[in-house]
Order: sequence, then C-alpha cells, then structure tokens
Amino acid sequence: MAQSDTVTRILDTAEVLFAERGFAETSLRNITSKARVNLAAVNYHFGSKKALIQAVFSRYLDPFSERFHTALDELEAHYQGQPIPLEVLLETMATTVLAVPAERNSLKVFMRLLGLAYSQAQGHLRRYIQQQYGDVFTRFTELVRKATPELPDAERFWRLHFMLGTVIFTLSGLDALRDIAAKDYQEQVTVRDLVRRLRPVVVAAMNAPLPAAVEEGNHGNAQAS
Amino acid sequence: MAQSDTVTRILDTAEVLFAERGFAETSLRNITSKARVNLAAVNYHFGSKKALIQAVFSRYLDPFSERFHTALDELEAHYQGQPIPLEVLLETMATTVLAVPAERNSLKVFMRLLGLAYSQAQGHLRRYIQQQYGDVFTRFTELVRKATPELPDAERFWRLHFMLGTVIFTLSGLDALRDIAAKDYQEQVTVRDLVRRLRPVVVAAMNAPLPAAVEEGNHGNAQAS
DNA sequence: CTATGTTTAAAACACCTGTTTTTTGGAGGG
DNA sequence: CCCTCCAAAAAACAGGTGTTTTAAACATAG
Repeated sequence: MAQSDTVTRILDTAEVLFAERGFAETSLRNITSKARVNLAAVNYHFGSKKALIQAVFSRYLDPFSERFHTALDELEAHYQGQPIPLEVLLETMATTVLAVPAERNSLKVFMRLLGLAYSQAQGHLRRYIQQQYGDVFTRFTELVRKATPELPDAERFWRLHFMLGTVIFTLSGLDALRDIAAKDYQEQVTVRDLVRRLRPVVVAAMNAPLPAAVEEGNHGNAQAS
Repeated sequence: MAQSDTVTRILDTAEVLFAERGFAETSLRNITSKARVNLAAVNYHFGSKKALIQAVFSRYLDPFSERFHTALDELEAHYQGQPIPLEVLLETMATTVLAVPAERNSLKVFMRLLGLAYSQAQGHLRRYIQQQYGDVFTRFTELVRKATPELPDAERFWRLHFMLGTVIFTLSGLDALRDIAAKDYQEQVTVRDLVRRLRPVVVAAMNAPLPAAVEEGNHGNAQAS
C-alpha cells in the first residue's frame, strides 16, 4: 500500500507545483514537504529532478499519445484514404486533449505544463518530448497536409504553430486571463467555453488567404475558404 | 565614462541572458561576470534582482509605449473620429513593435522577454507591467472595439488574447521553430517574413464567424467578414 | 590640499539548492 | 529465528544563491 503510494503522491504534488511556479522555481523540498514524503524519496524513486519532470509529462502524454493514435486510426479507417476534413482533425485533437486530464488532474495543469515545456529553458525536456512523442505530431501534421492541399508546406507549418501558440498561450495562462475577463465582463468562462470560442478562430486562421508575395506584386492573394 | 557604463553593461548582458535562459536560471554572478562588472554593482545600482528585471523591461517598453501612443495619436487625428480599420491598427502595432528593438538589441530578445513575462511565475513583473503600461493596451483595445463593432465584447477580448498568444509564442520560441522549419523546408525564415505570414492569419482570426451559441440552437452564427 | 560623497572591489553572510550517504524500520522467504 | 531486501527517514555534503558589509580608489567641491 505504501508501496507506490509515495511515487504517486510525489507526482501529484509535483505536477501542481510545476504548473503553478515553473520548474526552476519549485524545489524538491517544496514538493516533498507538501507531499509529506521524505526528501530523498525523489532521488530514490526517480533518480534526479530532471527525471521527475519527465515522469510528470509522461503521465499525461502517454495516455494522450495512445488515445490520439487510436482516434486517428478510426478516422483513417472511416475515410478510407480520402482526405479527412480539417475541422474533423481539429475536433478530434481537441476531444482527445480534453479527454486525457479528465481522468487525472485538471486540464489547466496539463496545459500549463505544455506551455512550460516550450517556454522554459529545460532543453532536456524538449528533446525528451520530441523523441518520445514526435511521431504522433508528425502523423497529425501529415493528415493536415492532405486536408489542406492548397496550402504551401511552409505556410501550413507556420500556421499550425501559430495555432499551437494560441491554444497553449490561452489555456496555460487561463487563470490570469480569466481574472481579467471576469473583472471586465463578469462572465465565468469555462475551459469548454474557451474551446468553443477557439474552434472558428482556428479554422479561419488555417483557411486565411495566403500572404502577399515577398518580392513580386500582390499575386497569390486568393481567398482559400 | 565609467559613470553609467556599468549600468548599461549590466542591462545589455542581463537582457540577453534572461532571454536565453529565463530569470530564475540566470544568476547575478552569471550577469556580472559576463559583463565584467562587480557582483555588488547590481544591488548597488538597481537595488535588487527584481528591480533589475523591471529595468530591463522598461528599457524596451518605455520607448515602445511612447512611440505607440504617438502613432495612435496620428491615426486618430487622421481618421477624425471615424473608426480606424482593424488592418491599420494591427499594422501600426506591428510596425511599432518592429521599430523599437531596431535601435537596441534584436527583436528576438524583446519577444522572448515578453513571452517570459507571461509564462514565468514572477508575479511582481506582471503587476509592474500592468500598472506601468496597461493604459497603452487599454487604449489600443478601445480602438479595436470601434473597429469591430459587430463583435461581442467578450468575443473580442478573447480573440485579441488568442492573437497575442500566437505572436508571442511564435516570435519568442522563434529559434526552436526556426530550427525545425529549416530542417524540413530548408528555408531561412526572417522575423519580417514571419510578420508577413502572420498578418492575414490574424486578420482572418479576428474576422472569424462567431462560435455556435452554447445553449439554444445554432443561431448567432453569422459571418462577420 | 584636504575633505566629501560616490563608485568599484573583495570578502563574508545567511540561506537554499540537488544529491548522497548513513541509519532505521519492517515485511517476506528460507 | 535469522537474514536479506527494499523503502523510508535523518543527516550530511558540496556548491550556488541574493544580499550586505568592509575597504579601497576616485573624482569633485570647498
């Protein structure tokens, strides 16, 4: 019983503190004392603080990766080689992302962690995520490519990252934004409400007209919706 | 000569290291040794590390705030009470942002700093920026409101922050993204190129159709472009 | 030239960091 | 019963942190 109870208590506490304050600002003593666990337990069970950070991510990303793969399997089976519409792909991704933390902690923590993975230095983390979960992302982008054949590859690449920024930035900074929004519009916004607002914005952004060419006159300015 | 040279050397070095590694991961000894300045000089000239961080931001945001205010003055004078088109507002903001670091360090540093201000814990920084430069942002959003009268207030609020996330996320994580992009598309992307790509995406996102209503049937789904 | 106030330099301070080692506790299996 | 094994607790370690203090150098005004 006390077997792996310590491990999960460490993980549960660590993910919350990491999400709240970042990695460098969260000490092992913060974690272990709040988890009511001995300080040495972290290095005993995980080996190092870096390994603990990666373990926190794995506990979210492993289920996500698996669920998303099977969801894409089903989509591909259903569409039988035909390109899957962009809206369906985005909807599937959103659904999967929303489903994962439901069985764990809050979605907010998950998003904050993703945001930190990008913004904090922590080179080891980006490398770990890249080589551990890069294939899911690659598979998804390939499907998006088939769904938007009119988009130049580079343009699609950048727009996907634009939208990644939108989602991560919004949902990871949700608490602060929610405060401002509540102050100005006295409206209690939920995550699902935000996702509802995000959908048309993301679709419109992906379908935006191509930018004006850099050198020659404004050709290639056709509406793509 | 050695008068305020120490101060600027500290600021020049600090902003680069902060942008590269974040605030907590950058020690005063890192800064002072690289700037070839005595350790105590930081606390002597700035008072504390927090104050140094704020000083780094002020050196960017003070010129930006001033330039942006005068740019908006000119716009308002030119349009004489008529609503300023959204594209013009966005273009003006982009131009001002691009103009500020031209006389200082690179734009990349400026954007990284902005991203850190949001993502890092550092509550004092958000508070400082809010009460120091909040009025410029308020003025801008008010102009955007007049430019997009068909948008509900809450919707416009969220879309502005969606786009803020896009820009900050993209430009602050530019190095990492540039590496990936170069690997896949062997295309050396510049900041100005990215801004060119961002323009139609941001405009399309702001003009996206309203989201489906949350409770009742799908009314309120009118195209807003 | 002597004072005075300001800037640098060096050292010390008190504290916190991640990690390692040593010691203790308590189940199972022979 | 003893003994091994594994987890937990306590303590120690080596090093880094922001900040403060002390001492020296310097310029400038009286």
